[in-house]
Amino acid sequence: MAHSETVDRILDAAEILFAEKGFSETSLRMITSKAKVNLAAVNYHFGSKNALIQAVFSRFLTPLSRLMEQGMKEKGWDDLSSGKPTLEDILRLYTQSLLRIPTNHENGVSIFMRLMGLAYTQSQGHLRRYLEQEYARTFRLFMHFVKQSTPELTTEERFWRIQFTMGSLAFTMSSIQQLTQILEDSVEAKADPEKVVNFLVPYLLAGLQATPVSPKM
Amino acid sequence: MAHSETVDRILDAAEILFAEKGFSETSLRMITSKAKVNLAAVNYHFGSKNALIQAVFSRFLTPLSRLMEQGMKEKGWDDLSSGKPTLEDILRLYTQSLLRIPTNHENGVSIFMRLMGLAYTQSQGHLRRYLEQEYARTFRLFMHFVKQSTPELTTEERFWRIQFTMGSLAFTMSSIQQLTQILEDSVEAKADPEKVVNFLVPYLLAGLQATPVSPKM
DNA sequence: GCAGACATCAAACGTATGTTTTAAACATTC
DNA sequence: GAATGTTTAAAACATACGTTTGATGTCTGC
Repeated sequence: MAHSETVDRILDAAEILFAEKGFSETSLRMITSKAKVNLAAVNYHFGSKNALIQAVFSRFLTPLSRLMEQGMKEKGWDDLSSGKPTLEDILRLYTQSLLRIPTNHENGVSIFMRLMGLAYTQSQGHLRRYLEQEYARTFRLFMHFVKQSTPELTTEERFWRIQFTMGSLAFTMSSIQQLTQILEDSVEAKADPEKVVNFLVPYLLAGLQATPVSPKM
Repeated sequence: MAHSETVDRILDAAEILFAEKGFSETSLRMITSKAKVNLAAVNYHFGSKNALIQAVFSRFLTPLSRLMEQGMKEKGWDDLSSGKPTLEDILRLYTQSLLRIPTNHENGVSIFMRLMGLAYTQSQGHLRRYLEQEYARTFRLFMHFVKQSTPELTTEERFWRIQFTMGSLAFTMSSIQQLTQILEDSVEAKADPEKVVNFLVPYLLAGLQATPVSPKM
């Protein structure tokens, strides 16, 4: 599949529609008509709808994982002599990388976050398998540092706290568009993703660092 | 629609399948064959698939809102003379009510939680509208107490923290089955919903009660 | 200038969906 | 025992879906 105008237009349209409606609720006809390309183009360029879904994820997940691994290296986290990263460092690396993914349209970040949430929530077996296989490396690296910076937690409690954190992230940023709308209606405040992240990080930190329920002995 | 054996069998089957696969991914033929009733029975008793979805939610949401409003009254929260509820009281009331919904089958709680998550996540316009219209009262009552117990937050920061909290809840709930599966594979620990809730509440509390980013003057 | 690879197009394919219809059996109630 | 409501059965409905086909452009390299 070469890099062509059509391919990009399909990906652009698909990523917006998937984020808006979910995967099953978005038909190829919706995508191709929004992208102003022929219906057959999707199967021609990608092979199948499932492959298109995976391609949509690759397009922003590949830069994200590159940004994160690069960040870890630049900060010398793997260097034992330098100081270990704090939880806040780790969270910031993630959110900053997310905000820096190159994007075509205005609401790129919200869309990526929403897609991340959908990947967890919608039971798309093929997607889960694909992502696990493709990005396991970055994910494990990231988790290693999280574990290192929360030695007071049992494996089980850490597992759940990470899930809760993922939930806040995926859910909030995925609905950031609707939410800011609601907020602006009722409060006198403009809300951009960067500002939300500044509210979010301390909130998540406090949860992750709360006194453990099941203390290690 | 009278209370009949068939109606219950349809609801039982639908709630399990919806929780497993989502709404769009579950066909009426799957439901009726699992419930061992005729295909036409759904449209006969409920009118449409959407109405069935709403009925599935009503069956556990009505007891839930009753349990919660009852709990608020029993604890005398509306009584000005008695002490105001703390944030923990409020969260506990919610999770305890959730765990007390009467259920037919073993994994009732997990299923309800997953459905709650789906209600947030899957963009089913009709569902959202139905739930807002039906349960707005309980929701507003609940929010009133949340606001009362977090006077140190600005309206904006409270708004976002509530969203973060909802996110953790919805997300965790919606993927609780897959997550416990993952956990049991990698850690030597059986994970029931009650245990997860006990991890969740302190986590959420810590986040909600974290030092405000934008302090009130 | 033409052969061959690639891209686009309209049209059709087979399948699955939600819903409706017809008919007949069954149950319950007055 | 007629009447009313419930359930089953089988079939058809219209529609939407993902995918495939075959013809028609379009461009490039020789």
